[in-house]
Amino acid sequence: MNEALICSAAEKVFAEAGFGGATMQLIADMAGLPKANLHYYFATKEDLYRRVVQNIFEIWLHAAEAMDDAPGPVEGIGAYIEAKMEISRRHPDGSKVWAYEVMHGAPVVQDYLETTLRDWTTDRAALIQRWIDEGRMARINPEHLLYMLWATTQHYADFGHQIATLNGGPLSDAEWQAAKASVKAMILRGIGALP
Amino acid sequence: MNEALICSAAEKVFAEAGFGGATMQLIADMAGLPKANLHYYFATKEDLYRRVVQNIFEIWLHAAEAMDDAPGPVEGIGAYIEAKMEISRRHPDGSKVWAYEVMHGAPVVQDYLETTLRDWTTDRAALIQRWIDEGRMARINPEHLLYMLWATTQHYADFGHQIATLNGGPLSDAEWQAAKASVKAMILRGIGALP
DNA sequence: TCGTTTCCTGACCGTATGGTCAGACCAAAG
DNA sequence: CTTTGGTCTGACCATACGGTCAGGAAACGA
Repeated sequence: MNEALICSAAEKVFAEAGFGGATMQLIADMAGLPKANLHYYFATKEDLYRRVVQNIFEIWLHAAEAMDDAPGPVEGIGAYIEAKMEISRRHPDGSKVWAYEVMHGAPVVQDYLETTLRDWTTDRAALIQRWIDEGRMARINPEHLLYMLWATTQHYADFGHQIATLNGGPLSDAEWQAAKASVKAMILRGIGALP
Repeated sequence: MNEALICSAAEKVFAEAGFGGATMQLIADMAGLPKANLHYYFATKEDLYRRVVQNIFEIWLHAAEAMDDAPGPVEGIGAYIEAKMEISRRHPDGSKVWAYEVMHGAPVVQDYLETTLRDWTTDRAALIQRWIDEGRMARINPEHLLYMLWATTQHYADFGHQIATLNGGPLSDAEWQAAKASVKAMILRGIGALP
């Protein structure tokens, strides 16, 4: 209960200031709790940070399910783009914390990268390779396609401020739909899954 | 001379730790200078940070020239991808600092986003629109294409650690070439500039 | 050689931060 | 009512940080 409240406040503060720039006092204020109370639930700032990053990783992996048991790349990759764009829209702070963590060498989730994410990537690359071998899409490199999917979708969260500035304000609902459609169209055509 | 040395050290430290996590002492050690000397050249940590971000923005804008005076999208966008991938490869720290800055709301370069970058984007979007109207590429949204270009190319710097982990080590020369080729192929086909 | 300007630095300072702790509070069990 | 266990908190502490400053070296033109 309070734990979730703290995590939520911490996510926002870590996203806005990074690990080093965030202070326990800021997080406490954001959660409306005294600072000492935070240390009752999380012994150290690092513990709290680790928890926030792990929460995001869970959500992040969850989007994978959209890709599995799809008949082909148009449905599978289309749904994955849809899911990841939706995460960027609904959890921009989480995405930023994840970006921050990886950008700085993944000090607390290195083991996740080496195990869970590696397995995930291997499996999906194999799935994509199967689609290629079945002639459902062009002979592209599956790993680089995955990187492109991550990069493009997460960009709308991580660089949302830049996009909003260029757009003259945050993306509206309609503009989000247009963004999703644009990304899907360009990528699906790019991998030869659409004419 | 010393100024450039400090900037170079600061870029690395800011990339590794973010603004809040970086300390003047760390930067000084990295540069091999006493901390007080940094304050002779840069009054405050913010001044130094601002300088580092501006340096990167310059390099970043420079890559635009690759796109101009190209006969069509294959050459223009192809060259732009090439240039930006090369920047990701050679200036990964700079790219990370830029990402950090924008992710946190662009506190020191907001005006650049609103003026220089906005103009840049408008001009390039118009160029792309011209190519579309001339039937040289598909009717995609120019802004979202630009976002995709930025996202995909910078991902190789900002998330280089993740890619290296999944790849079982940093990308070799050949792997960088393959990455460039993959990105170019997928994007150019995605915008209908290649069969 | 001298004067002057620029460059450099060790020692220092006020402040803010992460973390601690003794004890208050409180609901529920006995 | 008393005990007990978990929950909470104001006050406190050691440390590390950004920044200052008085003065020492170097560079340099006259």
